[in-house]
Amino acid sequence: MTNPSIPPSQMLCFALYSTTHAMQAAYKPLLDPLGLTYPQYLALMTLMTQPSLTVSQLGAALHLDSNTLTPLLKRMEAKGWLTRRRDTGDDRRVNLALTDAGRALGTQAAAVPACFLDKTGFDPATAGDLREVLALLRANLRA
Amino acid sequence: MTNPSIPPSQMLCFALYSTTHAMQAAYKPLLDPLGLTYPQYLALMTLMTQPSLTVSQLGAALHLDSNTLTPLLKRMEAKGWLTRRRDTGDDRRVNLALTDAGRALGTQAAAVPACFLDKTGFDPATAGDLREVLALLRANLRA
DNA sequence: TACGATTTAATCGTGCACGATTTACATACT
DNA sequence: AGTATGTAAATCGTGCACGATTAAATCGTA
Repeated sequence: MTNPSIPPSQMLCFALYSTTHAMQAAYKPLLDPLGLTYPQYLALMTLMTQPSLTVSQLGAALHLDSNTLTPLLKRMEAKGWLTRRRDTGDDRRVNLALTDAGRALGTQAAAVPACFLDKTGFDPATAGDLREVLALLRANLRA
Repeated sequence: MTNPSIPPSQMLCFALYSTTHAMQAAYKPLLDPLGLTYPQYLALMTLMTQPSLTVSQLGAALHLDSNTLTPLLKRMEAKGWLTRRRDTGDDRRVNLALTDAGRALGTQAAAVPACFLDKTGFDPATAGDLREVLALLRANLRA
């Protein structure tokens, strides 16, 4: 039995890949005025809901390692949104904390998800269902 | 009415973002033995199903521009998988064509989607439904 | 307490993505 | 012919992602 080639347009993986690109493009006009990139926005929102985290704890939340996060966090630090301080007591850790400017930005950014939901054209229930299917797929793929 | 911050774990956008990363990680052990990256795999599969394309036509299929594709295609050319030739008649265009080695690789890579579907733990119908929901979301976001 | 194993960040190199610009060419319209 | 308009690819700069390595600090256990 042969195995004919299938175009990306019929692949689930490409649907994920291209929809993620479209999602990031849709976020761009919402985040550009705030000076945030999409991954920076995720880091900011994580720190808004969990105000005290180390680099690796943030990495666990976003599934990113220090090789990605360290430069990203340095850029956010350079913009005055957060501080990176060696832990007193365990010098291996770097504790992250939002500055007042960071929290102010986070408060502004809290309005973004609703704008995005509007762009999806999905009602909240449909969006929630999709989110759960994707979470299941993600868990299966990581297994 | 205030607008409390929501953690990424509850955002649809993060579900997309992190599931796409998990998808690419799941593809890696399937593509590494072939020497392909994930975007290169998409380019290869596109050329397997549409053997004669220009750079911009490939870009239309994958929703990528020449600034991304040119270096990617040069790497694939360096590996001997495809040729890039200026169109005779319209010197602006660059025609892409798989070599024999590229077609042989593409034939091998045609087995990858089935392996991936297995990793998803989804039956084909569920995967197909998800693909369609994502296609709708993508179209809405691009509108 | 000594020392191997583990944890935590940072660093380096490669490969996407994408905005902005550049260069070359083709086409349409005077 | 000559010019404006548009198209196609390449180039440059910035910012993720991620594998591999490094370096420092901590922990566990003999």
